[in-house]
Parts: sequence; C-alpha cells; structure tokens
Amino acid sequence: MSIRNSAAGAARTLARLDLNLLVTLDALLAERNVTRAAQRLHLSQPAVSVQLGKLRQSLQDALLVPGPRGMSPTTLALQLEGPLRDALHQLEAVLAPARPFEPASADTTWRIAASDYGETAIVLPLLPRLRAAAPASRLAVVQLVPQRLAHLAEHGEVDLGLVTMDIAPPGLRSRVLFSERYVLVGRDGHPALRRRPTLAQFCKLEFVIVSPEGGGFRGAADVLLDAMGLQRRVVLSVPHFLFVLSAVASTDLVALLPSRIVAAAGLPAGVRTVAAPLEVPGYDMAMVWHERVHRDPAHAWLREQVAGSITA
DNA sequence: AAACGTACTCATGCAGAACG
DNA sequence: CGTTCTGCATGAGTACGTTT
Repeated sequence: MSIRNSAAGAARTLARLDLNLLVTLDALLAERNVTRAAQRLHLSQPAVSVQLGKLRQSLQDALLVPGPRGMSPTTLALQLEGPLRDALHQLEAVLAPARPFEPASADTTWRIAASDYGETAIVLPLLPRLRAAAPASRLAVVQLVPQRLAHLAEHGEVDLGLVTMDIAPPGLRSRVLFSERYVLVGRDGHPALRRRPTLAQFCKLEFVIVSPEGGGFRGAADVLLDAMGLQRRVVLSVPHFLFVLSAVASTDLVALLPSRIVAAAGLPAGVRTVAAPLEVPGYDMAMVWHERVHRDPAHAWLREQVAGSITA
C-alpha cells in the first residue's frame, strides 16, 4: 500500500484512523518507551502496546522500533512528532476552560529572551508595571540566542522573545513594538563633537560598534557609507550595548547607538549625543511568541504589559 | 434481555541488554 | 558465558456500552 504520499491517500488514512490513537502516539513519541507512555496515559503497558499496533496498521509504518536506548522513531514518526504535538497543544488551549488571568494573585514565572538592548529598552520600562500589577509573579530574562529562539518558544522554555523584526523566526507570532533610530554619542569635550560633524569628519572618528555575535566590525552605517563610496573607522567591537557607553565616556571613541538604549539607560556623566551627518536606517523591534500560547490569557496579559510599557 | 463489539488488565512469553 | 533485568507483544479473561 503506497498511498501514503498522495493527498487522497492521506485523507483516506486520516478518515480510517481512530484519532484517539494520536494522543497515544504523542505520548509514545515523547517518552520513546511504551511502558512510560502507558504510565503517562494512565493505562497498562499492554493496552498501549495494542494501541501502537493499531497505529502501525493504520499508518502502515512501524513508527517505533526497538533501538539501543528504548524505542527509536522511524522517519515517518519523526515527521509526525512536531505537527502532532502542535496540533494537540492547540486543541488543548482551545478546549481548556478559559479561566481569566488574575495578575494580582498570579504566581506565574515568565521567561523572556532578550539581548542587553532588549533588557534595557523593553524589560526595564516593563518592570515597574509588572511588579505593581503582578507582585507574586517572577521574571527570568534569559540570554537571547536568535537561532534557538523558535525551538525554545516551541518547547515552552521561553514565553516571549525580544528581537529585531528582520531576524524574527518566521514560525512565531510577532508584534512590532517600536521603530528604532540611531544617535551619535561621544564624550563631553570631544574635540570633533563640539558641533554636528561633517560627513568627512564623521568618517575620521574612531568608532566602537556592537556585534551581538561578537567579532564583527561592520554595521548598518557601513552599508550606507559603502553606497556613498566612503568608509568609517571601526576600531573596537563589543558584544554588549551597555559597555559602549562606558567606553565612549572614558576615551575619544564614539558610537552610533539605538536611541532607546540611551533614553532608558541614561547617559553616563560626561557623555552627550550629537546629530549625525547621515541618516542611518534604524530597525523595527518586536516581541515574538509561539502559536501555542497565543490564546492563553496569562500570556496575552504579559504581551499587553510589554506593549503598554513602551513610551512613544 | 441477550448478543455483540470494544478496550481494558493480568499473566506470561520472548528478545536483547546489562552484569558478574 | 550464563544469569538477571528490562521492556514489548500476545492470549485469556472481564467489564462495559451499544445494538437488536
């Protein structure tokens, strides 16, 4: 029977399949062990073994074969694992009695993935609001690793991610919080910053830039300058935004920083902002979350607090 | 009310892995 | 290399709901 790959075959397979068995398959794939899946389902091991047998017959696939450490999923089982888990989670979310979220008494622990920029520009303004409205809740800010964000959100290890829109994982829901622009910062009394520098003077300055992955010496400004046939001098690259403020305060280095990090963190003594001689394109900052938590009242509430704490 | 179908548990067989 | 352990599969018996 090789109908599995055709659309008609898939429809026939689904129509013939006892959908209750999908819950069993989900447990089997999560545990990779019939006995433990049975415990999870509050059934006996033989009962689940029989259900696995039915799944095998319906889907014409062994699904799980004895391997070196428990049962190993077949290719088809691996293909089913993600979509099946998502589908069941979504059903659970819809069917679960929608109890309204009560922030005043909720002891929820939130997990937000953010860079130090996200911490300063978004989490910092959020904090007073969160502490006042939900005093029994806790917040864990975890390091943002963009490549892992979709996976962590999918597995419920992160509730919300704070990322620039251009790297927002396509599978996640997103909402733009604000558009960011760059400002030029340098120390008070910097000889080249007494007034707005010309483009030529700008290119002679020594820059520190933030390279979140580390080691990069090019930013949005360099792309713009390239187009004009110009170059600037980037002499220091650091992974964190906040260190930049300290660096420009104590040296003649200057930096183009997102305006909100300057506004939220505050300028250290002896540091000032200056109008730049070119308009470096900014970026849209967004929060992202998984479909699974989209309808959850508690998560929706958190997202409203984040959006509401952003100042114009 | 009886017949029937379904899905469960219990007991046990069997295979492979781990251990001494 | 034999024994023990672990874990899946299977047959027998049973409970329960549905159909006639």
